[in-house]
Amino acid sequence: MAYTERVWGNAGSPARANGAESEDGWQEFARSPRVKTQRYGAHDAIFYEGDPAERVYELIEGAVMLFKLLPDGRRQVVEVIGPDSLFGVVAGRHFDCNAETLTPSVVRVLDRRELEASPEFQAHVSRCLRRQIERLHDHALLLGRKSAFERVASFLIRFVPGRGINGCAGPQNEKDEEVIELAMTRQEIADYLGLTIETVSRVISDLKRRGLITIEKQDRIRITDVCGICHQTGTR
Amino acid sequence: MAYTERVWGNAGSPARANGAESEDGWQEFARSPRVKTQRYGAHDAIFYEGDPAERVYELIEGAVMLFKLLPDGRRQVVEVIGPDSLFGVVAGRHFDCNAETLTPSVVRVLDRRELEASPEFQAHVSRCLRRQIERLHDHALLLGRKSAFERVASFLIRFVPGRGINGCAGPQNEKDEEVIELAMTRQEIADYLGLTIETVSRVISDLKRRGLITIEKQDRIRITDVCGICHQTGTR
DNA sequence: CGCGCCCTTGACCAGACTCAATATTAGTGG
DNA sequence: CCACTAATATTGAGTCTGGTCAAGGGCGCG
Repeated sequence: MAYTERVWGNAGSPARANGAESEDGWQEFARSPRVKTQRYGAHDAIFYEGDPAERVYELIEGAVMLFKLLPDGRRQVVEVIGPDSLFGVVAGRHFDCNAETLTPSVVRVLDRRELEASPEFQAHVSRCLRRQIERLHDHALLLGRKSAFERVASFLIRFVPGRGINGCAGPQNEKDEEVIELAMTRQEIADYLGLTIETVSRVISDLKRRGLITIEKQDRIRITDVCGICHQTGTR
Repeated sequence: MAYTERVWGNAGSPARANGAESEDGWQEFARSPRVKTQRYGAHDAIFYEGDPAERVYELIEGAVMLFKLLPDGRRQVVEVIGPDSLFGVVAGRHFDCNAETLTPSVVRVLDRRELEASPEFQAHVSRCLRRQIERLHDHALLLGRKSAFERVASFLIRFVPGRGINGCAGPQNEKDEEVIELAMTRQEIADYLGLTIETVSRVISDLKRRGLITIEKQDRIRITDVCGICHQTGTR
């Protein structure tokens, strides 16, 4: 299970280096006896769209995807959640999407009412939601305006910590390489990027042909030229 | 300016009928002397991507769009904001997108630090953000999986209060009609729906040809068959 | 009345989808 | 360890939706 450790670790986010907003209260709350920890296998459903939203979830370890379905079966993965993120926090009384694990995961399950009644923890929730919104904005840009190549390149670069983001440091070593674990099938990637499985496959093959990546396993990819991939994202 | 009144009023959201979470504290805060009200004309910039995010904005009246740009000029409108919504609430130190008015607007400008230091108002922020996330999820589904027709139909139905949503009441009168004010140019609609201006125009013309809508003015549309449009959204 | 901006329409093109065949991988049991 | 199977991924050929480029129309405003 160790292979999921760094995956979806929200490489690009400013994360919790924000000293101004203390996390102490949250940590204390999270350890209270009312909070239980749940383990899931890979590809387990956590909740469904329309279920009463009485709980709030925090991912401790692993990866979870949120997706929506159209009546004819089309699926859109709206978010992929990494560790230390909340999910299932909705405005209304029912979940607006489905949640399913990608990898075996550890999830903290919190009572929604209890959480909402605790003003001191709203800060934590708020910070999580704001990060989430920024990621959703990026994703809207990807879905609305990027080509298939740009979508896949943007997807790959997400897995490389500190690269492909605003203050990208550039290559750190001689070799600008990185091995990444997608932890998603081609179908899941396609549904996340708003493409078909065939298009995803073709783009990946093409990147391979052009020497930018090599496939070590179906979902383990060695990016042999991180900068090269980055220049395919459309963002720079 | 009255014509913007109901537009983008977030017809489909559960809104603030939630008695459990009091709005009193928020209202009080909003009236404090530190909070100023700003007026903008149509198509005025409010802030730019990358600007230091020292303020938080609440739209009182009008309509605002948030958009991102790619270096080559491609634009994606990531959100359209209606009255009683917050915007410019980010996790990091800089805005992640641009904000521009669509119509003449009244905006409440709040100091970010002050807001974050007030636990009693985090509840308000949190509620706004959660609604925002649900709308972004819907939009990801639209951008990732819907056809041009479905996108435009989904866009149009947003303007009809109580219709096209989960608990849709169906037609209330004999005539299933509604006149809506888009308050957006074709280009803005295209950038919102991830299409080109020409495609938007063609779809609208086609809906007109099929007798589902009539154009009263470029951005005033009479939907002559709301149910008919609704069945084009892909959602049912 | 005329100018400029936005919108519409048409013809053509291309990127991504569909359908179908084949290849590869992961998993199972001998 | 290998053979077999089922699931997943790749590749190819052909189609189609939506994009591009270009021309024309309509509306608002000076």
